[in-house]
Amino acid sequence: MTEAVTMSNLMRALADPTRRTVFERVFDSEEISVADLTRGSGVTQGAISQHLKSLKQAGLVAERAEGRHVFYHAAPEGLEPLVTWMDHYGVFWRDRFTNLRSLLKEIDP
Amino acid sequence: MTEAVTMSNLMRALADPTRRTVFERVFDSEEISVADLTRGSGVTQGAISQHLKSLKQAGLVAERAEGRHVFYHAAPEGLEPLVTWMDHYGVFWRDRFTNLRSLLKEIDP
DNA sequence: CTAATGCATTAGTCAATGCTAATATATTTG
DNA sequence: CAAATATATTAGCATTGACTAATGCATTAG
Repeated sequence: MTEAVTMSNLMRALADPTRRTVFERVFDSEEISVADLTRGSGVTQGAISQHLKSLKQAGLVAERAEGRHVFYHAAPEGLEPLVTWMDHYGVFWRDRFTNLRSLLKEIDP
Repeated sequence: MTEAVTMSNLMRALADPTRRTVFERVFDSEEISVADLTRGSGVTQGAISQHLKSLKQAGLVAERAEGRHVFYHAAPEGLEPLVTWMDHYGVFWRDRFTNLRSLLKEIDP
């Protein structure tokens, strides 16, 4: 059941477009403050804080407080439950075998 | 924007536990009728039909009508947009390199 | 033909969700 | 210290979402 709960948290967190955009912006930055995330988001700072709370609970972001700032960074490991879930449906390797070869060479030439 | 809409459809479809269970049951069966899906689902037949509609719009299932029955089957290709989205976050290959080698041997021994 | 079956759709209800505006809590600055 | 800044939290509102019960529409069975 824990797995299902986790998946629901994750999927619900990612289902909202605004929140997904927040996650993408956090990921694309090394670190980013709430104010910076608010800028150009189209919603208020309060809303951004709420989205960050959801993302944090889903394990997708983490924070680092510094003075009156709070810097967020991505935690893409939080996507693992989703990967595991999808793995069951064999969608990972389908149509990806060509990439596999070049990737392997890259790792172990 | 189409991409975002697709992603939202997909994520929203998979966010609900009941609907996710429906998808899993459809996937695990070659084909399955609405009545069979309703059985043991804990919700009414109407609810199941609604979930199937969502899943269909998300591209995760397809149907085949036969007489008064409608048989559903999974369309796991519908998960591709999710795979593509996650690919951007590098979660696929992380911790999967060991599997990679054996998989490659399997493909091209 | 009539009754029964399988499924989809609709209206209505209740809970959950995303948002704003306002406020509370720190922290920094002058 | 007082004003300003950065973030979190709260209450309230409008919207969405999942569900049931009821109904409609085909199709098959008796």
